[in-house]
Amino acid sequence: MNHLYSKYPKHFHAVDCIIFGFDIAEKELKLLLIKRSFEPALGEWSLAGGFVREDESLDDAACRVLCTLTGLSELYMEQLYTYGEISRDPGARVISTAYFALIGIHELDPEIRKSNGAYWCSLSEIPDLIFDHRKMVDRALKELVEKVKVYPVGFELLPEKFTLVQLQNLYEAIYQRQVDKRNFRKKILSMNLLEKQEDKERETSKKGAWYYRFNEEKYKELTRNGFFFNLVVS
Amino acid sequence: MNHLYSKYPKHFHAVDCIIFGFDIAEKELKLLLIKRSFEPALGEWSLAGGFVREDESLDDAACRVLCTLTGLSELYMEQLYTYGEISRDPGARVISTAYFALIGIHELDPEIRKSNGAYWCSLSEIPDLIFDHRKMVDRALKELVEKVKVYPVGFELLPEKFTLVQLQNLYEAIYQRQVDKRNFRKKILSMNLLEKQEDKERETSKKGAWYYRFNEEKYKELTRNGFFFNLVVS
DNA sequence: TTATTTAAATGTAATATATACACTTCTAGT
DNA sequence: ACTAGAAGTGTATATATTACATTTAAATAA
Repeated sequence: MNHLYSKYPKHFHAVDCIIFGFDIAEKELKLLLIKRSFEPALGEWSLAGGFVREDESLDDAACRVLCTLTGLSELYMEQLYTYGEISRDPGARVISTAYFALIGIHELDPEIRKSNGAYWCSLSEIPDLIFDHRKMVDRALKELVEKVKVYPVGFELLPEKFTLVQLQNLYEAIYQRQVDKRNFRKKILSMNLLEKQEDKERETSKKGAWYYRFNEEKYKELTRNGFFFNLVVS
Repeated sequence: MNHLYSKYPKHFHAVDCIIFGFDIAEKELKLLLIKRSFEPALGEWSLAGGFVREDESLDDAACRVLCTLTGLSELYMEQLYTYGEISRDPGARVISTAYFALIGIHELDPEIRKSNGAYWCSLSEIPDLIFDHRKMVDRALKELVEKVKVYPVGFELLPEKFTLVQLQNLYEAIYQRQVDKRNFRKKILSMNLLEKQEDKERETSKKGAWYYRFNEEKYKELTRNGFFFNLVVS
């Protein structure tokens, strides 16, 4: 007997990862891009991607791609959208599921990065990307803006310890607009999710800025009690 | 020469549609479910689905499934999520992209519905569904709640002309809680998106309730000028 | 030691938005 | 003309958001 589904066609399935990082010094969001080392589109810029294997789920495939590229596991990652246009890949029909990931730039070893042909690219200077990767990036950016408004995912882009100035710079980079310093601090501090540390960041000012740490457990507890994170500010 | 991608595996790819309707009389959200007429899981309840063909995009496949089932085109539909667990379908590995659709119950011809083995099912009485379809429904419900808060998509579930009471009933069904009548009306009317008609709905009360119509053009125009729809009410 | 410089830190008043809440109106049917 | 039942309406209070300018801390230079 034929297999139940044998009359239906099969398709290649890829995953592509939109990987964001935040450059604290330059106060800029960055995107991790790959200089392709294989056909088609050899030498062109693309997102990190790979084909889904028979023995792995979609999520596993995305993790594998991300992990192979960065040497990091346990990153923040989320499925974004699946692109299924017939001719999106000129090589063959490939359906691709895009994932977006947030990583601390400092966590990614530059040696590993270089050896994989990956480069951090400012959002304002994204080169032409292959296929529909630009569409993926644009969708991911929109999603990022919406996410950081109501979920505390921005912290994934910062080191464990960060200053309020850095956090505000991050939000300004994502929102692409200035936000009011006092209102921003008032709002984030009123949520009681940040723990003030006993040391200061002393690189960027004489006075120094207090380090804070995001308390994940507190967030989870508050959430169970109906709390909603919100960092929409003027 | 082998094809570029020939070393990679291919996969079956399905689409599944979560189709919501709103029963005005019963003030209840409903889900369109299929009694399966084929293996595997013959006789069990499932979402409307189908395999993606070689000559159609994912979106096209979802439209085809929806159109075949309902006889309707031009429905509100949106990609929801792609489910890629290896063993989600016991018949074979099938990756499935879920779409959610909103339709006016009144628009669906009962004859067409029945002939396709489809039934409207109250949200409170969803039977066991095959595979991971219940997960899909749950995700779609969450998405629906978030969507109607900030986009005027609820109107897709109502006829062209509807009363404010009906609109409020719809929101109450989606939010699964009561909302304040005066605040609800104040808020929706203050957006200037509804046009009061000259006739009344006279089935449910002696007094009759004015019909309104959603003005799509006005919405688009306001949106261009930075307006944001918002119908979060107490 | 004092003055200067630079970024960090802080509070309040005004405005806008969200909420809580109960009675009146309309009309078909008796 | 009375009744019944759903539609329709407004205001006061509380909460959240916004706008905005000075002081503090500490290193460095005078």
